[in-house]
Amino acid sequence: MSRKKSNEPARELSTLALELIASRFRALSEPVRLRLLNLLMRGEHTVGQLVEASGSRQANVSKHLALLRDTGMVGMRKEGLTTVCYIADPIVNELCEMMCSRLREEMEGKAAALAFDPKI
Amino acid sequence: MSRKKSNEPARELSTLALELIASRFRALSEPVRLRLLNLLMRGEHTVGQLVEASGSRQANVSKHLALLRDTGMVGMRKEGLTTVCYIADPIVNELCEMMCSRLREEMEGKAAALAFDPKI
DNA sequence: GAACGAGATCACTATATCGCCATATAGCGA
DNA sequence: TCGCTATATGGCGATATAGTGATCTCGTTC
Repeated sequence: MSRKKSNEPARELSTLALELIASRFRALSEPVRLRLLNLLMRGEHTVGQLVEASGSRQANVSKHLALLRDTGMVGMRKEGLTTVCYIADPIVNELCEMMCSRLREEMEGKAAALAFDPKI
Repeated sequence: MSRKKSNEPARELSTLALELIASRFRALSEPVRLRLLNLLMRGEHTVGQLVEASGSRQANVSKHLALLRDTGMVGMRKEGLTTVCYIADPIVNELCEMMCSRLREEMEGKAAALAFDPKI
């Protein structure tokens, strides 16, 4: 650990670092990929199972999986004819959980505001 | 809270939910926007200060800020001629911290592997 | 080794997004 | 009212990315 204090916030980040971080977030920025990750969070799936469960075409799923593999988020191993996919980086679960619960809070807040707004 | 158990992982997410989550991650998927957020993590800045500090053109910064505002990550208030920007959603800090430290781990791991690889 | 099945890759189209320039809008002081 | 400054917006060209059908690769099975 090279950080001086654990709550030192927000140092200047280099251009390279920003690009790396951006590419990780970009991997999470497509609904189809999120659906694949969501399926994988429930356990390992073959590519074929992901194709069927996601409703996307095989070529499309294959490309999205390749991208997720390149970012290190998803791992794949060949088992005979099939390829088994799994979450390789637990950060995926954390990030998605965090984003989901944040959005849920927001939506519930908006719903409550719409339900009975004392100002109107 | 509608969740049955707090560690129940990975329910099926609706298409709408996936699109919402994807759009949030997409907001974080561009280096220029990450640089703006990184600057704002150090404190409030006017648009002009962000333009200068980021090195991007004014029109470009303005458009990126509008996008970040639309996702609720950044807030803006007008103060006379200038517009002051600030982080409106603390999830930004968490997400970026998490991603940064994850990448740091990874890089350190790779660096260590390159430094002395017993297999070569 | 021929046929088959799972998956990867290619070539293509459609669409989205970035960065830029030019221009519009909106407070503020003279 | 007339500029002046800070920011927002519109339009444009270039590039990136998603989705699709066709094709290729490579284990498996007969």
